[in-house]
Amino acid sequence: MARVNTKQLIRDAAVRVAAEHGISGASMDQIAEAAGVAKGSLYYNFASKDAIFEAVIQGGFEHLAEAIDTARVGVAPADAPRAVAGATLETLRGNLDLAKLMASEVFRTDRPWASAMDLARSSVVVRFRDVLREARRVAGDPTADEVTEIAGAAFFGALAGACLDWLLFRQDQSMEQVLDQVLRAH
Amino acid sequence: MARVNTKQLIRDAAVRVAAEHGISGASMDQIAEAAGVAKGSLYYNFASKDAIFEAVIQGGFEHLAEAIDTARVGVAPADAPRAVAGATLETLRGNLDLAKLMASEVFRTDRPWASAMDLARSSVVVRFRDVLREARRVAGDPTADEVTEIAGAAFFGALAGACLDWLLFRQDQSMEQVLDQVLRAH
DNA sequence: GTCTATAATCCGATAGAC
DNA sequence: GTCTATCGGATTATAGAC
Repeated sequence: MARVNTKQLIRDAAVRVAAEHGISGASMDQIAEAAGVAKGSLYYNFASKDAIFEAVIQGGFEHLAEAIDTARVGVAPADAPRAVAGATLETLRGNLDLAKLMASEVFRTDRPWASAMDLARSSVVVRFRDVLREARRVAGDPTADEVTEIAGAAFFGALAGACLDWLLFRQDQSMEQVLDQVLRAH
Repeated sequence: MARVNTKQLIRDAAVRVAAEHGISGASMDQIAEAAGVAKGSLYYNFASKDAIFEAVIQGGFEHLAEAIDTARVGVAPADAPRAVAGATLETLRGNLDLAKLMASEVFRTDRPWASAMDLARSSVVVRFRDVLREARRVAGDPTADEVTEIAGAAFFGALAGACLDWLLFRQDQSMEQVLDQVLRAH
């Protein structure tokens, strides 16, 4: 029987409404209607509107980190950058509304959940850094240890920028073409 | 005599307040107070709150496009990627509050000014694409023509991601180090 | 051109029934 | 656990004096 999780219904509805109106423009009334529950149920399941979006955005980064880990399993370090890049593009494409939300929020330092989001973001950045380091190491590059988190952030930014440009403005391309454009430069 | 431009006062104040509270969280009362004018003057100089932020964000992209053009003048195509990357980092660092605002807004399609912002963003992306194309062409790479706007968006994203990671979370690095991390991969 | 005062609206959160 | 009804506060925009 279709056992539904009210918390998940609310999270999904929040993403949909925020994609259309932004977080501030997404009212609790709209979220409740989109989720098919009453407004009071939002406050039974979450402490506040902020709590809903904190859960949504942090969940997005955690999901991405898991996808990256999965993509690395059993892949040679030299092939890992393309593998994790592909997994990242697929994850972002799989929930474009959430991806847009994450992109809009990732560098906002004024949110109540800013420090939690920074931790989640950092864990993704560190994964990218490690993948780039390992790839350089197996290529015999002695400067592999010089790869810092900044390089991870740059790789993440390149993927996010290319992915959203692709999905929002230039859908007439294959994912392979997008991957080529991002990685050819690398 | 210090002839001040009220419109510019308002724009600058709007950026400062929005950096602290976000656009929706920035009230017209706060912007007026930060600008040192009355709220009525905001509505004399701009049609609405939206009009203020449209001007601010579009101005940010136009300023960036000009900085890129300036950086290319008299530089060999092979050196242009690093030159424009440096100019981009300097421009974003020169107004970090505005850079954060642009990053938060660039992929939002729900704003009244979305199509104007897309035009301004595209003009930056195309500049990056051209710089990458020319660099590959002078290097004798026959695939230079295959460089698309996606590559420009990726380069832009890499720069923005690295720059904000640097300035917001890892200021203990020189700009040269950041440039190396972004371009080494390229 | 800039100001003060006010209108009209909207939203987050809570209380309490079931 | 979910619902309805409502409160209190904040916000954008306008009107009109100077």
